[in-house]
Amino acid sequence: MKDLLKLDNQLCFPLYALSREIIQRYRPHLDEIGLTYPQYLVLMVLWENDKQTVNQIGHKLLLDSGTLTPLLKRLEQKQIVLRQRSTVDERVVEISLTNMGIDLKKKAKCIPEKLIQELEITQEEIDSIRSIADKILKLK
Amino acid sequence: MKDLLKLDNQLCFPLYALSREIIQRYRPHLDEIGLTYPQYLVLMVLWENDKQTVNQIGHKLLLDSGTLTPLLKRLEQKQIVLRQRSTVDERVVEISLTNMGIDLKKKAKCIPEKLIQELEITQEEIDSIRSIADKILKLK
DNA sequence: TGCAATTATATTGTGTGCAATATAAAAAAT
DNA sequence: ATTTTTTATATTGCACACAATATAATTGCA
Repeated sequence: MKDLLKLDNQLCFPLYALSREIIQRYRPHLDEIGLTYPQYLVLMVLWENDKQTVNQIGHKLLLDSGTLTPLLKRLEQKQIVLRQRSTVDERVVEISLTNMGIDLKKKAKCIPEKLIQELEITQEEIDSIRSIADKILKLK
Repeated sequence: MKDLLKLDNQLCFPLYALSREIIQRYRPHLDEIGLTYPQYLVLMVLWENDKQTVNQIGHKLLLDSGTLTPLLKRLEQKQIVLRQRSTVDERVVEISLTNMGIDLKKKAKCIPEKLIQELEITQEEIDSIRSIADKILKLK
């Protein structure tokens, strides 16, 4: 009878360890452009569509204001994004890229390929992880 | 030409989001026995082999003393583990389960099955994630 | 033996994550 | 038009992660 409380039999531990490990592999590359991994994710959202509300960013990254507000303030301090209260709806804060934020995309462009090479991961493996993640995350 | 800086094309983001999501699904169950997810992982290591050093635990969970020392102190305060300096080698701190820590295993026993059911994940999917994780993590 | 290098843990500081709560604005209901 | 409810963001508090550094004990080597 398999012991489900053994680490080797866990579902989440490999995900948790792998996710931290890959973020570590990103670090040297992200250090060069002065970003943390979550900050890089936020910028990826903005590079795809500039000017989004805190809510929209949080919805895409599954992060709440408790995480995003201080993160966005740090990006604002680094002059990478602007935070502006909407005049139409005063509750909303709109986040947009500065020129520096826009330029960062060029410097970040090479990072994903480098990672894939360093990790020696195949496209099938990436797709496999993504399809499992999509299935579970969409249950929400 | 696929934009590798799009969130949809990321390798790590699904892992990062899925790992956080699953830890959230654990929360209500772990709340009942007063543990966080990383604390639960430490206990799983100790349930399998009682009395291990901080180093041994850290090696299995890929966590360093900066994370483990305060976490273990919290487990000690809750009287779930003991922390004792080895008399043979004064640098080493040995972590062992208290009776309360041993008893917790019974209460935790049902958690993994519940999670697998709630997530509606198959054994193939679990194995697939684990084999990819093992491959990348063993490169270290 | 004596001293340099290594090892094990602890500490400090920064940046997440996230629950719980607060605040203020907008929308809905009466 | 008020009141109630909902919505968007911010704040607080706690627990990780992890880099960098510190400290003390042990090992290895000249």
